[in-house]
Amino acid sequence: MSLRYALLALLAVEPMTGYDLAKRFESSVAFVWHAPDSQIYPELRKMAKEGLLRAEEVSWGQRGKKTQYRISQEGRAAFREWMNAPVEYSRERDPVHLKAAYLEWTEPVTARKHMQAHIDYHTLRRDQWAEMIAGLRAGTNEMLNKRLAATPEADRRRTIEYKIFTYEGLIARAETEIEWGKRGLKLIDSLSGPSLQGS
Amino acid sequence: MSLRYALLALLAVEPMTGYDLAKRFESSVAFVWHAPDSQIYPELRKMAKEGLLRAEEVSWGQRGKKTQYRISQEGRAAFREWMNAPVEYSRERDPVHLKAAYLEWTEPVTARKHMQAHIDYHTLRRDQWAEMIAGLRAGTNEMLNKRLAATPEADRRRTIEYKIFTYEGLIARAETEIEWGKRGLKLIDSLSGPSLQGS
DNA sequence: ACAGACTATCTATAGATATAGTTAGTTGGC
DNA sequence: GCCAACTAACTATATCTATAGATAGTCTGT
Repeated sequence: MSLRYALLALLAVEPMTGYDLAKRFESSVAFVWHAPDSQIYPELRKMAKEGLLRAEEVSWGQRGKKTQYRISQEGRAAFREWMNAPVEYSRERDPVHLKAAYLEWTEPVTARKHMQAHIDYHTLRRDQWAEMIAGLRAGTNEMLNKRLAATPEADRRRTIEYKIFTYEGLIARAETEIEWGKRGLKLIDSLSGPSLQGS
Repeated sequence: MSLRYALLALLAVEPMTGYDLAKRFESSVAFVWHAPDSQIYPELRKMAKEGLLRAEEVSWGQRGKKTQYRISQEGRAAFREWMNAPVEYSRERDPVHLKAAYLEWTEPVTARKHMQAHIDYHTLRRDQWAEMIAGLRAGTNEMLNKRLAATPEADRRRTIEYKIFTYEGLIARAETEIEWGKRGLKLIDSLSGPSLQGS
């Protein structure tokens, strides 16, 4: 399970509340990992109990208060340990390709719609990631700037480059999917006879 | 949830027992969908109760018996309906890229190991899929042959082509990942200084 | 002073998934 | 006749995940 490590990665930059983290999960990290708040809050409490985080009550307004979580030495050690451990590749689970394998069950029009949706989905993702990279390069990414501020000079370049490299991988993947989708459209047309081409 | 549709797709070819299906899930379909028997058996019972399958007791040896599931008309309709519905793209959840984004936490040697593992993993997958395609083209894929036997002549070509197309998509994806891994290795070397290159 | 938007947290529930068993019959080889 | 490998099916448990909604305080503008 990677949720806790995604949380540790964010908390390594600065202390945050569950709410802050949930918001981050909707924006930046969301491209790589998603989690709803109902999963984040319990996980944070669990991690605090295990000593990976320290919970700090912070007052907010007159009566309000919130819990801020700060990563502990154990937390940093746990994250570093996870970083050093090999990735566990989970078993395949791919609805898109499952469906693609049985496209002969559908009308060409529907098959085309599936492929077009695939292309649209990954085009959107690709553009979002490209924007992300632009922000990283331009130095306008807030999270990265905070991270860099707490990073020794010698490691800054690596920190930036690895982030960009990650998003470039996601872009490459999206582009492969787009290409596959386009090939799919062509295949559908060629199989449904020339009379229907371009429909 | 796609498990039931993966089951319906297999049962559309011929009736099978839970055991047969679990085995298929370890081999052919495993490239696209994985499920352990402890998930398959309950799902089959549920589907039978909902009328998508008919359960048939088959005797096996002297005392043994097994339950064979046969797809019903409702089952076929449900599968076709699912095939016509757009794919629901689930939220991102990608441990590999999550880890890649924080590679600066590790030593170059470890970072290289991660990348090499990624390359190895996808090389293996790519080769398996290539073999799959070879089998589809050569007509030695047992499952496909059974499927074709029950398919009207006019639809056979599409059935084969869509299968091949699916696996070609998986191959393309694997190759993108391999390329990304190789770029990662180069990046790690260039960031860790020329003295360590090639180590 | 109040509405509306936002911040903050928590709960409940259902369903999905992984892991690790248990039980029992069958088949084939030695 | 027995063992090993295989077939068949089921159970238990823990964790993960999604969806939805409940509660309550804060902040901003009118």
